[in-house]
Amino acid sequence: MGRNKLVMKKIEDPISRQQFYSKRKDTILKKSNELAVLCDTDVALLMFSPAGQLLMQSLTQSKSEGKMVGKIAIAEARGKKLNELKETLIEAQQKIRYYKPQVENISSVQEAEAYAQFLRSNMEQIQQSKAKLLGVQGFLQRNEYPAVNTEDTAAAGNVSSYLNAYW
Amino acid sequence: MGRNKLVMKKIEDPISRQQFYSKRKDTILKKSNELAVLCDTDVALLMFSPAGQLLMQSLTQSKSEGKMVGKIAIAEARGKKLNELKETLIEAQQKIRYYKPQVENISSVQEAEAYAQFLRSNMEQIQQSKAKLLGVQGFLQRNEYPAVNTEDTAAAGNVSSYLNAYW
DNA sequence: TATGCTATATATAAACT
DNA sequence: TAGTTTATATATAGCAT
Repeated sequence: MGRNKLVMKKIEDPISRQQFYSKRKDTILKKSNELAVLCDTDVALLMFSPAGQLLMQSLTQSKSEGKMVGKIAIAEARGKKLNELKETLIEAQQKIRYYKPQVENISSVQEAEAYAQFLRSNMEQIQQSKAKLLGVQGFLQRNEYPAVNTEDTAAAGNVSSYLNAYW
Repeated sequence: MGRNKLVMKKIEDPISRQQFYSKRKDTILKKSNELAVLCDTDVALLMFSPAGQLLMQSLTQSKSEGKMVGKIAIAEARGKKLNELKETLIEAQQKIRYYKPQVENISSVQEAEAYAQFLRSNMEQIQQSKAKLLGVQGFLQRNEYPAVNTEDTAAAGNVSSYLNAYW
């Protein structure tokens, strides 16, 4: 779009890349939100900015029928370079398997941590949904998540008021 | 866009809603992919179609620096109405907590299952990244994920050839 | 780093097939 | 009911601030 046609190739200039990311990110979030609202469905986004930050966003529309109750949540947490994340266990009564990423290097660790955080927030949301269904909303503590980027959290505000209940 | 301006309100007609979802979904995926390629970063999408299907997509660009190596993966799995998903344990050596959703109703269970599947695919990706870094690619088994919607899996193909390595 | 501007590229709501 | 066309709404690239 714009003056020139888009070239599907990595933008080498760091500054231009960051600017591109910044702009397009907003559009994608906007469109995702439109989809969530118009279709009354759930959408979650997880993206890394060129700077290495992680943007996690869940856009959810509570179904009138009570199906997949949800909320919109956006959070951008700075990627912490953790030294290691030895094990990650995921167990569910239904066909659950064990995954042991055993991440050794910083890159993977960073990624693993990002995902772990994403998982945490999502699990939290599942609890929220349950709570909502049980009419016991608002019992979860806020600000329980570290490294939340206040700036982007604020930006999330105009996507949905529901969002702030989390971040 | 188009002849009329968009109204931010749920589309009540099921057919129109499904059509809207179908079109918009593609655009969002396209734009997300553009972002992933141009910025050489990682993007993950998780969305539920009005029909209740789950679309999970991770768009990743391998960093030249070796940071957050990744791939693009799309999968749409039909939401199975599981009777229960009693427990979900997520543990990581770093500040890991235990979440026990204890989902009782179908709605939450469905959501929980969807998330669990999303988590599984992501954890798998972490392993993939590690494998790639170690030069031991392609050792993961394919088609290990149940309920994958072939149709959307195919659609994912034109987003990135890398994608097919998974689905 | 964020806005604002303007020409163009895209996306898409409706209509049409 | 999906694919194509058309008119219009949006998004945005390149600049300037």
